[in-house]
Amino acid sequence: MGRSPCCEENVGVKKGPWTPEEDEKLIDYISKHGHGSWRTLPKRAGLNRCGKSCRLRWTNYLTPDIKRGKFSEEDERIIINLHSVLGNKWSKIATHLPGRTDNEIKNYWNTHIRKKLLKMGIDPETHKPRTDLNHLMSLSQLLGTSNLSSAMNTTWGNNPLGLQPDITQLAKIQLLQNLLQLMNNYSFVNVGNNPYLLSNPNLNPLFLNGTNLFQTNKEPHVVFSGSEEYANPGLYSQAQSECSQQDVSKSWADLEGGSIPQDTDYNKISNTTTSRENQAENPLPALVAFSTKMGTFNQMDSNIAQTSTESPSNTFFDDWEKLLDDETSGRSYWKEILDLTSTSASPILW
DNA sequence: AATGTGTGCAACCGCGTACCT
DNA sequence: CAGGTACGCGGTTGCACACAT
Repeated sequence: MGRSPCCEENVGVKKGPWTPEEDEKLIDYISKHGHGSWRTLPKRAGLNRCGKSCRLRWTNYLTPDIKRGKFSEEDERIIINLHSVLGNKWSKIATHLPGRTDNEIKNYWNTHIRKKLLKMGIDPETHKPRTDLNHLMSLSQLLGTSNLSSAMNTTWGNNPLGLQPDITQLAKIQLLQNLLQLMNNYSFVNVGNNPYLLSNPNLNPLFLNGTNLFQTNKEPHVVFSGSEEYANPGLYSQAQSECSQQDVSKSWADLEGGSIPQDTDYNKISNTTTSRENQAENPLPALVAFSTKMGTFNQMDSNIAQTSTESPSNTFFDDWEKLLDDETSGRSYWKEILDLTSTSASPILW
């Protein structure tokens, strides 16, 4: 029924940071009497604050079992997982992290995780690879710069921009991934009418094992056993465009310079929590949707390597790179895209 | 040393909803 | 059933501190 009049009618109540004395009063009162009605608590406890402020101070800071300090990597993974399913439902997410408040998680998301995901080229809202033009431009520019630096390296024997080959590779992978995302989401490129893509299955991620994923009705293995609604209903419906949790975790590990912990076997989790009866074994709902068809580029790569005999090249990346680098092919799909994205002078936000 | 800029986090604001009368 | 109240949630703000210039 609209906003509470609580704070409006309490003209003259103190705002801003709490003093240790105020904290002590609040703790003392609640430990003796419980909070009861938050509205009347300040008067009863002898505090010149509004009830809302008292509740917030208590729940976010003074509650005895509150856990403070840095979030662990496991905490981060749980938050990302939950966020991918629940969206910005911080209070729901907080229920899965004992001792952490919704406010703390929200702040941590906004100040740390969000930035990390953006750096990884993942949209923190959708948990999909970023497809916005600015990001593509950044990647494209990075590629251009690194190609230039490679040329300079060849010529002068050094790398004045300090771009390492693995960074270049990462940028290429991201750009490819984003281009594929564009294709899948917006039919940016009509694959079905592109003879080159049709004739070269290695270049076409939609034709794995000879099957056009667009034409199959096979559902991705969505394994969410909780009762919450999806915040992003469309997120797990596209097996072919999925950036799976494995991708995120792998990228995360790469970004952090570490490795994925052994206990984070998402396939295992998914396979063992496909029914409600398994929930008891795993207190957290199985949140990760994955497709056995299109889990990661590596999976794609291995699938293709096993089944494709039509191309002399061995890997997905080889063929993509060949396509992108093919100056004489006369097929302008990718050059157009890259030209489009390379006209920006925006700085690289890495 | 002084000033400017960026970052993290506690606290506030305002809305939606559950509950009570 | 309608109106009022209290609570909880998510978005946003502003302050304190760290770091850079």
